[in-house]
Amino acid sequence: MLDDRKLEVLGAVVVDYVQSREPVGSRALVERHRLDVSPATIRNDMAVLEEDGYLTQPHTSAGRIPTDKGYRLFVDKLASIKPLSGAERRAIGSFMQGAVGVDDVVARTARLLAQLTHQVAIVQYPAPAPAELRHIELVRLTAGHLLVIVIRATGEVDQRVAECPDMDEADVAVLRHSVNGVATGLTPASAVLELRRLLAALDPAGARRLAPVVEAIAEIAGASTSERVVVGGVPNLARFGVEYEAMIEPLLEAIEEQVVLLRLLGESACDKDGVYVRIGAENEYGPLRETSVVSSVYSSDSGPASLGVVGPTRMDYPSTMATVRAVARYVGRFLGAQTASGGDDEH
Amino acid sequence: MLDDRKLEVLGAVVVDYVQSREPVGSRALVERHRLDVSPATIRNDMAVLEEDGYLTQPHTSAGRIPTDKGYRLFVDKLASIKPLSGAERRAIGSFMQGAVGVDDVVARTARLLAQLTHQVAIVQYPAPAPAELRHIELVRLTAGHLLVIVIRATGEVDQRVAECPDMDEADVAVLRHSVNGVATGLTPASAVLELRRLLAALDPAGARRLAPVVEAIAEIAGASTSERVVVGGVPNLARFGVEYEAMIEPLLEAIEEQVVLLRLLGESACDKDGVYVRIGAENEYGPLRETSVVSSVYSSDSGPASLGVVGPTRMDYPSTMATVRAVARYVGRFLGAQTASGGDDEH
DNA sequence: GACTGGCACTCCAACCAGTCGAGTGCTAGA
DNA sequence: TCTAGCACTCGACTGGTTGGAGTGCCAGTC
Repeated sequence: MLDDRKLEVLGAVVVDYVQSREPVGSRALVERHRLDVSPATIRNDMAVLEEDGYLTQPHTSAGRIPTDKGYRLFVDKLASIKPLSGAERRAIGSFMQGAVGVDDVVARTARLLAQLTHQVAIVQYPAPAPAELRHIELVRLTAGHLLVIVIRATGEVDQRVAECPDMDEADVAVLRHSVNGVATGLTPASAVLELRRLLAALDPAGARRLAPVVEAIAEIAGASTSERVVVGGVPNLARFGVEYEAMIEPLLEAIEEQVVLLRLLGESACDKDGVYVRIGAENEYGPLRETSVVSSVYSSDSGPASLGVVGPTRMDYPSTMATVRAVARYVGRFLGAQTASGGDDEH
Repeated sequence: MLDDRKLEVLGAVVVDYVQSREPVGSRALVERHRLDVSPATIRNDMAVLEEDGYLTQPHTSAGRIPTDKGYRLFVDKLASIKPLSGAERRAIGSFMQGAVGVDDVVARTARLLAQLTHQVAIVQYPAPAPAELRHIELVRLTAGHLLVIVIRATGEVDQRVAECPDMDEADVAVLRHSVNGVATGLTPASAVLELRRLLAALDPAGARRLAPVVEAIAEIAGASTSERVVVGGVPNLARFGVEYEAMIEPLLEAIEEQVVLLRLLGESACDKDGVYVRIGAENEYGPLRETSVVSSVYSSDSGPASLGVVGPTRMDYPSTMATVRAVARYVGRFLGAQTASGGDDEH
């Protein structure tokens, strides 16, 4: 069983190791942490912690380093989320100052997170607002392809290519006019409904032209969660340290394959004050088994989306968690919605 | 003076070093390259080449490696651009098959280049076509900000935020209607002209509202060269090798700061068969002084744009150059314009 | 004059042994 | 239950040795 002191020892090992990047021994521990016992006692405690899988030794007669399980316990039981420093709070404010529009906010957030945490930041776009459609534009790309561009009242723009029977410019103009006549001003959902009704009333030739367009609009309308992410601070990963060198290729792969990032952020159930931490092998994308993900959920007026950072398992969890949480809340406020939880990072 | 054999030796050193990544000595050279002279002769040649700055030694009694100057001579005088293999030609075809729209073509090109060269690929977007404007949408973002969205007949979409005096939705609708009435169907240039004329005829209050919008449209229209690039194959840079480890952070920085990439591609005067090579310190962005850039220009129907790859100075120039050239031509054909030079990569 | 064979020299990489010190595990005692 | 002490382990570092790859140079040959 783990008594209080053993937990304290684990915490101290984590803190020291994160700082020094070197296995930490019993003597150094008592010296740096005012534990009022002798090194030998600590050794016994560490032996127990190792037996239980919270610590490990790179080799006999070296100090101990935390395992994934050790970090997990640390994060769950021991880490009190540090309040942000004034400088950090100010940085957030000045970074986001004057941000206009979703694109801008998301881009700045990514840079901000990366800069504050010195890690790789990932920000998911908020789901498109269910705001009414402003305009639909059809552009003839090639003989069989029509580009469907949808603009919402919030300024969000979506595109999709529809495969249609060939039409000349005049046909396209007619189509555009009728689509806009029906859909403009409606919410995406009801626009699709109305368009389907129109489709049913059309002669077969007209229907064959319109159908793919309606399909494209339906797809755009149906994408309830955004699948776009923005990444910031990629250069930071060059500084993770030599132990993590093997990680940079997989991580770059993941960044190139944005799908993986979405999956990483995706399951952000929030366990601790709205921050979710996945340590090492806990995140199920194999190649990233030596990195941790700290993420949170922010709310925009069109629903929740995720944001977070990816870094080495040996990271400063308390501050990273604090930063991620603070940024998530700030962005939530910026994008016009209230976060559910209280604002206890504010004092 | 450099006689033929010395040039041959230089070429052989480059080829061997690129392949083996290790300093190459005189004996290995004669063995691998059927030079019908003794190692001692080669040694003399290499001494001269070193004196002239084409080769260098990591330390006495090690083999030689090429300097930037050596690579330069190799590329200029010695490298005959390899014809592509059938597999590569087929890869290009199948990769680009069914690409629709500029976005798609550019994205696929980046991936294709990265995959064929195993390096980091950079593709500049073609300049927006001077095609007529299809639609202009104005969206009220905040009290003082209007988002101006411009759609061209080619399907290209541009956005810009304009700072306007506050308006309600009705005002915006009026504005949108009048802007579209004037500008739709015109080329960007004449649209701006007409809008300025309209502006002059307006009462001061109306002019104050319209002016920033016209300004935004003018900016969009005025951007004659695209400033967007797409990057592919970033994970490849993890495989450049240990000597280039110091390069990955600067390169990632450059990729994050897209401006640097544009500058890298920007000055692609074409010297050899339409491919431009910058070796090591030749490219003026300091931190990249150990990487080479191989770029080319492709032509879209709206003018030329650049594309290329970034890799270690120790790269296989002949095949990289061949690949870059071939892809540039292929993309040029795909985006609807003819390349100026003949198609001698086709045999 | 150009090339070659031979030889002395340099320098790195690898190996080995020895030492040092940090850190552990264990045990006896408070 | 904690502590002090001691023997032990093992990596990091040091210095010396060796082998080999590669050079530079020189005298000799065509």
